[in-house]
Amino acid sequence: MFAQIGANLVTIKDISKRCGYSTSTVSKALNRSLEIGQKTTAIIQQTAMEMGYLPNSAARSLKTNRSNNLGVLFIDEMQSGLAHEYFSAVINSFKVEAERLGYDITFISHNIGNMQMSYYDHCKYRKCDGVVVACVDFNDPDVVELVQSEIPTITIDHIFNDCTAILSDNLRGTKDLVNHIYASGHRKIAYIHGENTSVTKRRLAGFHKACRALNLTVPNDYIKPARYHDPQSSGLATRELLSLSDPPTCIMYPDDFSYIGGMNEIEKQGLSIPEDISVAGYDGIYLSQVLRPKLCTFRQDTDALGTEAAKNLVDAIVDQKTYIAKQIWIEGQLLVGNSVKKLDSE
Amino acid sequence: MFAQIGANLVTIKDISKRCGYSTSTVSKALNRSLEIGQKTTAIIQQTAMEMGYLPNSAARSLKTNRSNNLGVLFIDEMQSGLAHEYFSAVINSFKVEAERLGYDITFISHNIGNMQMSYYDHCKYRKCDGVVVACVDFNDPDVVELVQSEIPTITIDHIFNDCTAILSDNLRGTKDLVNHIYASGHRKIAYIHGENTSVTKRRLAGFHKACRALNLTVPNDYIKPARYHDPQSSGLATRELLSLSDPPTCIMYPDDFSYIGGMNEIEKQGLSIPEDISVAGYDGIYLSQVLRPKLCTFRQDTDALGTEAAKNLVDAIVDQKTYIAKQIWIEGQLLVGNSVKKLDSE
DNA sequence: TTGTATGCGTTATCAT
DNA sequence: ATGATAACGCATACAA
Repeated sequence: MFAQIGANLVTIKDISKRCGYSTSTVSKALNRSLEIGQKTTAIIQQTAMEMGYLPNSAARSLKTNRSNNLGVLFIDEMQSGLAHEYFSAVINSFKVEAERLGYDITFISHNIGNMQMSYYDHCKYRKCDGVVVACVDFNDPDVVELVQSEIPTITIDHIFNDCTAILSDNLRGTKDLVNHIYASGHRKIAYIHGENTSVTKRRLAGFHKACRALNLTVPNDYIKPARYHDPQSSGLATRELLSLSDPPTCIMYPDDFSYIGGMNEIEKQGLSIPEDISVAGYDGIYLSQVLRPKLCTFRQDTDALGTEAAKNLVDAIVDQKTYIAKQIWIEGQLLVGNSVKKLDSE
Repeated sequence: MFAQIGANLVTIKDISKRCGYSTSTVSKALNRSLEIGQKTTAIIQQTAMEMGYLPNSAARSLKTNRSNNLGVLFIDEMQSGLAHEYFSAVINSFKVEAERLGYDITFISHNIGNMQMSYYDHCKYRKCDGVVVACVDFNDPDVVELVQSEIPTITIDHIFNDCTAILSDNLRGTKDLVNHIYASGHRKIAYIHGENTSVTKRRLAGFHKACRALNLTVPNDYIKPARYHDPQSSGLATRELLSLSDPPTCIMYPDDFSYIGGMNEIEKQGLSIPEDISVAGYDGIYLSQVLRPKLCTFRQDTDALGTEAAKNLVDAIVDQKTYIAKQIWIEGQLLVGNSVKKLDSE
């Protein structure tokens, strides 16, 4: 036995020579084709093992037009990239499941080599068998092009036509939060929301539905725009809310991370949470549960989101012809925390 | 102009037919070879553009043995994966720089397709031009095999022979922390450290050196083992430290994240930070700066770590023959915070 | 059941 | 300056 030195030198041809079968027989045996006799297959497999054979993915991909490679498109507006805890958790479980199913993952971007290319072109260039799209501006024409292409695609937290979507149950989550806050005695609830995306729409809808069901009228002033994952804009919105003549007793934030901006603003004004003002976040990231007071939030099941995304993407790839796009809703969970004060009902 | 439908159909052959030059001329022109006349090159480039030509990376890789693909090996013991804020920040800036330089990144793992393979084999299978290794058990034989292979490799936070390492200045960081804590009047400083890695060794060395320089004797009881990024084990160590007959006045933690375990334990005992006990972390992740009190910690420059790693890896790939392994130290920065109480000097 | 022959798209060698 | 041809490693249609 000699250690392999240098690049992967052992090819099917080498195996063929060594054990006296033709390259096609070897190839078939290696792929466990039933055409080949059991004994022959065993011999060939054994030899391959001994010689340290490794298939050449480029050659295979060239021939079969498949790469066992999944693209991940993941570019948030705030450029937080993988530092975005919620999405990196999703991507991570996606990665784990994808690997379990036998796929590599490659990040899709705009520039590769010396050339600029669209996301779609990048996927074609890398022969990605499928792509998962998360955390992007879904209005970006480049994203639309990719999603509408023939490449199997799965989106996370956004619905496109004819494209399977893995969705966190935002309607339900927001409702649960409002109901909990209401049950704690609050009647003046403000909502700071993120950019105008389908997620935001659903959350806003959930907010308003819940309020209506509770017979709460929400002043327009109580709805403030900000950005996801951006403490600064949420801090600004918080300041505006606090300076209202009739300020809310509880503020809901776009997400846990952006809540930090609100927290800082509230501290700066010498107010304390939750004594003077109650707050709630969204996502249930680790951070939210180690802050003091513990944040009231809605935990999204990032594990399930990523895993389902991988499973369904692979399904879509394998059953390319018969696969039908679905929408898969992933349940979350209210985390009560201590950031919403119990008010005496009036 | 027709929109391309289906997979990437335009090949060099097609361009060749369309503009009347041979495939080899087209190939050369596309690669900006100087053999080809300027005018011809222009025509071919133009035609390629019009036809929406996209090179086939598999074919190219098969022929050239290069992939423009960088492997990322990144598997921490706690299985936090990308949820590990410090490392995912490093990987993220690595990704950004790699893409800028024209490389894709692919995660390396153990299973791909239906086969189990070593990290090294996975890299060969994917023809990775180089690999960055971070956040793994560097004693794992599989990791060693990879690092010692002919594939250009860069490690983060660990030194191997003949392998460029990008290193956070752990010696300096720990020293700075100790000096700051000492300057705040503390004389009883405990250190909870992570697994026995080269990083830990350097940090421990920094700790002891600083103490010696300050004429502090450190009881053996004050040094406790725990694990990185694992709040639980640090919580346990904290409990032990607090129950000592002569407990420390300040506890240093393996990292900011694991400090959370300590924080919970301290709270559980009804003590308050920093009034009753001072604490310090390591890493300077976002979390550390939004906790109250703000954590005293040492910020590692994740941006620089990732960027340098990518730059150097590409250097190593391009100058494969002449490249010499180096060690690159990245400076960090003390973040004072409010978690170390100012003691009256005695 | 096994072997022969061909081609995937590209680059590289060698002619012209 | 340009073109003909072979070869990278593999999978497959077809022949035996």
